[in-house]
Amino acid sequence: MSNLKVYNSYSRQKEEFFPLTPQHVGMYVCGPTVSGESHLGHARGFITFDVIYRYLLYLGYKVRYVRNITDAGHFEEEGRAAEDKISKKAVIEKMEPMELVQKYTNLFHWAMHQFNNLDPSIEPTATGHIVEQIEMIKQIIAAEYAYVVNGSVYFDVKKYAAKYPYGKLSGRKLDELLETTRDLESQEEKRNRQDFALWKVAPPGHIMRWTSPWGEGFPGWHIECSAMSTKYLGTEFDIHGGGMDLMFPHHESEIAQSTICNHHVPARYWLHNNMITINGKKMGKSYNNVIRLTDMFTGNSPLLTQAYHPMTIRFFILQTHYRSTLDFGNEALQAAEKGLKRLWDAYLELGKMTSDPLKEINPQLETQFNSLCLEFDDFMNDDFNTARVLANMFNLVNHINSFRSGDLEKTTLSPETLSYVKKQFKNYLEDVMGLKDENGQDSGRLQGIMDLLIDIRKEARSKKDYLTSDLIRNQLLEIGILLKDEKDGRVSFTLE
RNA sequence: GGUUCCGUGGCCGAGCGGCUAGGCAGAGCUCUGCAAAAGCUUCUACAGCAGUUCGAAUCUGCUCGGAACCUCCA
Repeated sequence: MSNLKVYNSYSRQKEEFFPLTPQHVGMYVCGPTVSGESHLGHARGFITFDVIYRYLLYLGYKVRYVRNITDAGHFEEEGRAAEDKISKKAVIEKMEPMELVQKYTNLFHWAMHQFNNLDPSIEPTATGHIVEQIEMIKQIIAAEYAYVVNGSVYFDVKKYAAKYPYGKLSGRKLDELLETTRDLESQEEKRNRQDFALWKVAPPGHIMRWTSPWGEGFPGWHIECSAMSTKYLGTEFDIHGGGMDLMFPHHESEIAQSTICNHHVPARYWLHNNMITINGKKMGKSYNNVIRLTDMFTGNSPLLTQAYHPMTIRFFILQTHYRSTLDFGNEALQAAEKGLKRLWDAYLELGKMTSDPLKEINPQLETQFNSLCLEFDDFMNDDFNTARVLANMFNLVNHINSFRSGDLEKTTLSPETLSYVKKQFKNYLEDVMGLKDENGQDSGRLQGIMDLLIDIRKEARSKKDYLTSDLIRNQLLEIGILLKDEKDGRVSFTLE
């Protein structure tokens, strides 16, 4: 079996993955800002890193997965109407800031569970780590890479860049930044326009504020992630994840802060997921094209022609490589919905398959099943290529169905192959990709009722009383239960 | 303007030097009381131009088109 290779944004190439401590992985992923509802784009990142987390677990690593909650409110940095996003909205909604934060945190957790994302090992909040952030800022000041102006603290990027490779992650050069950084308000406080805030003085009336050595204020945009990742994963850890749009300036700044405090680039592997686009444009507030997760699940959006199940969305996302953009469209989502259903039905069928000693084993199929399933490992090891794993699974769907009612009826798989295939499907479909039955577990009661109805209908059919049999089937369809007369005489049903 | 990336069949997307990707949709057939499901067969591709190569969707150059970042952003 091949070894895991990941694309490292920092080196811009695929690298073999070696954790700092054998058998252990430390992973930090930038979490949500809980000043509003998450949208489809956010979901992609969290699902991506959930699969990465799951795969690392599958490989046998003990993983500490840290994903923060940004509840302190980032500020329209660089002086742009210096208002705290969270406290501003709190006034509008007439809520306490922490009440608002709680509401959206709960909603976020709910959505993550809908997607079957595993909970991170630690989910630290920014407000809970003000002390650590202040400590870190002190260190940076002591090292003389930050300066205090009127109660605010700024990181001296120019000085940093003279000694360290600032811009390496995002592929930027300081000179270019100097020329292209926009002219924004209250630049005059800073020595150089590309300096970023570590601490901002709180204007009067600003609700979220904390005392600090520099006066009352609030932390800057990037320091929370540096402080919390250091606290829970150490000065150097394995994986840092987030969306590509966070590379600059967020991750670049994290690197600068940690380099000064801890003398390391904080993470060895930087992984970035690409964006979800809609009509080719990134989904985001500024484009006014977001589809909130709650809307996805209910279909309540002019951009949606129907509601989509969380598993459909998850599957839709996993059909693409995480570093490619994914274009949203109803047609594409509907395709995912149908595809997943077919895949899942075949998976259930696979679970029922047994190796029949009376039937002939087809050596060609044996090879095919084995090699296609073996490739799951290689594909995932190749920078988490879930799209190819799914493609291989679909290649087997036809065969699995053929064993039931097609021209493979008279053949069988060897017990070894069958159990291997079942194991691989279970491992990858459920454990690694985190897909689960949309319908949940059918209750025994439903099964009982269905058995009864199916029996009545069978009786009617045997008497050629198609009026009754069709009535049952049609009425069931009305309430979303689809009956299927299988070739072998069985009758199965699926919930729409 | 700077930096980076992308352009694959009706739609979404893998692939990144030689091999059918895959899903959905379309067409035909099989099965079936009729459906549905399923199976089989089948139709549409690699933006354009020029080069490198025995061989290119995959490498190089140019042209056209699109995007991301440089502002808060998954």
